[in-house]
Amino acid sequence: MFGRGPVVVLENPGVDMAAEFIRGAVSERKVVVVVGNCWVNYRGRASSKLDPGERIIVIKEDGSVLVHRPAGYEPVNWQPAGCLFQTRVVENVLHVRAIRRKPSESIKISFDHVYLLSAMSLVDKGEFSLYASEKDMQKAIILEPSILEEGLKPITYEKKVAPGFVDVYGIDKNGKLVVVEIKRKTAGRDAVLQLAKYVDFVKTMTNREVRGVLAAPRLARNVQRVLVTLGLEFKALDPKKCAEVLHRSETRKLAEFFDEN
Amino acid sequence: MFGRGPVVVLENPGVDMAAEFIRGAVSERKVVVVVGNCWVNYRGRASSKLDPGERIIVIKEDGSVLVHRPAGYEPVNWQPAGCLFQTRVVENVLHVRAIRRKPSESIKISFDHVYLLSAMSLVDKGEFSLYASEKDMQKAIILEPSILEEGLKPITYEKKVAPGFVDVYGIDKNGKLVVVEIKRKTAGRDAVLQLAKYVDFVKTMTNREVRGVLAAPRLARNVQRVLVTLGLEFKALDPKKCAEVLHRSETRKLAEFFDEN
DNA sequence: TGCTAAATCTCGAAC
DNA sequence: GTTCGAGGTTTAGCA
Repeated sequence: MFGRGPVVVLENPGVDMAAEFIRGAVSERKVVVVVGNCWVNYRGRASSKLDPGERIIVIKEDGSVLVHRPAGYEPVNWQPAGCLFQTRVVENVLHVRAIRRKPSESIKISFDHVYLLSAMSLVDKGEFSLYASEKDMQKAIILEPSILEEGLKPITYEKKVAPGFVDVYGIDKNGKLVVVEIKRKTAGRDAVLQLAKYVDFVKTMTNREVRGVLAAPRLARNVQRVLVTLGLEFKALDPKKCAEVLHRSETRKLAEFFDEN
Repeated sequence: MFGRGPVVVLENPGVDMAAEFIRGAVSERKVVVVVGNCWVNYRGRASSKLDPGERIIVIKEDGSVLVHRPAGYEPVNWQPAGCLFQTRVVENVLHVRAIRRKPSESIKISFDHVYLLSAMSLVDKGEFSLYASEKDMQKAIILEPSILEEGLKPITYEKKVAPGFVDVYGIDKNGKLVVVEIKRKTAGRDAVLQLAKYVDFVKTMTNREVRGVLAAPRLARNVQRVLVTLGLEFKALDPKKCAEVLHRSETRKLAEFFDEN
């Protein structure tokens, strides 16, 4: 047993030591990894039985459980977050039971041998962004303004205005000024009000007519009224489509690079 | 580093040693578990970016990859089976890339620190049965024959006949003998032929008319013709329903137990 | 809270 | 091969 860093490891612990170790680690909300020979019974929304074999079991700090066979992307058995745990040894077999209410279901994992046992306190604050970030969506509009509106010509982006920064600032096919506010997720009332502020500011600065365009994958239902009342527009902008635009742009650049070299 | 049993473990290896270790383990089709601080980029059917944090990564022997955060049942990033791997170190950062064709997609996992690295050769031949085993389905029919057919009365089960064992053997509401063959999954031509053999055998032994019933969740399409030609019947039997029957029976027994005690 | 629709869904069977 | 349907689907967005 050794433990520099956030990870503690035991190799081939007896079932009694393993039980004590797991009890402690689970109660301290650590992530636990167990490798061993085990069988699994599940009962709840359905029922399942898994005959003995060597597998990897992960118990996470939120009380979720995964049983992974040596092959296959999906866990063979699992339990979602919020489980209660019972760990005990009966006749030299280690039983770990994970129980959840609503829906009522439980899995029991039984080990007759544990090869590897590990507990760890992992820190993970990293943001996960799918498809494209707001910045990526901005880039996509600048690269291909037509995804938002035919004839739009961006002038600047991240333009500083008194209340903050305008995401994209351009001119439409009729020569009218356009202020674009981008949201990666569903745009709510706050996004509309923010856009309104920017539009008002640009109007008073330029003394010209200004269109305000809210670009987001969706608009929250009750917000449409506010949007229309304020004379603003909504344009659906799919982050996935933006990602495709960026991808095309990158591959084009890459192709040009190879053409030139 | 130590390695009794099927598991080899390294703690806090440098990125260079980790790279070499992973390359070797992946080429030997071992299961690899990596715990470390990493960031992940995915590009394919969609795109995603995961900022740095401490996570558990599993590479399985079939070339599937899982990236698990310390909480949450689902992997934050993954790659299905059949990936090709590239492992290399650039400026003290370990990059593991998993690429798959059709659909073309790849994830790149980059570590600046590895806390735990483990490779293992796991043997897992254990059968996984969802809902109910064939035995359970048999038990359910015996407990509640009506799930198969109204008025059916089981006589024996696992009855030995010359070619093997009849799953369930009974009498229907008209007094006719019934031979039941059970399949947990979709019944194919083999199941039909097996049933036909049993029926023929029982016919010649008893010199009475015998109905042959194939009980399975589904019947393979092209097999229906064979079934009808041989004068046999198909009855849909859902393993889930069987599990419910058994569950009811068990809870009833449990209730009786508590009533009596 | 319950419903509906989408998912890097995955996985298997049918065509 | 591709398409279709189910899953202990899960998950997110709304009424």
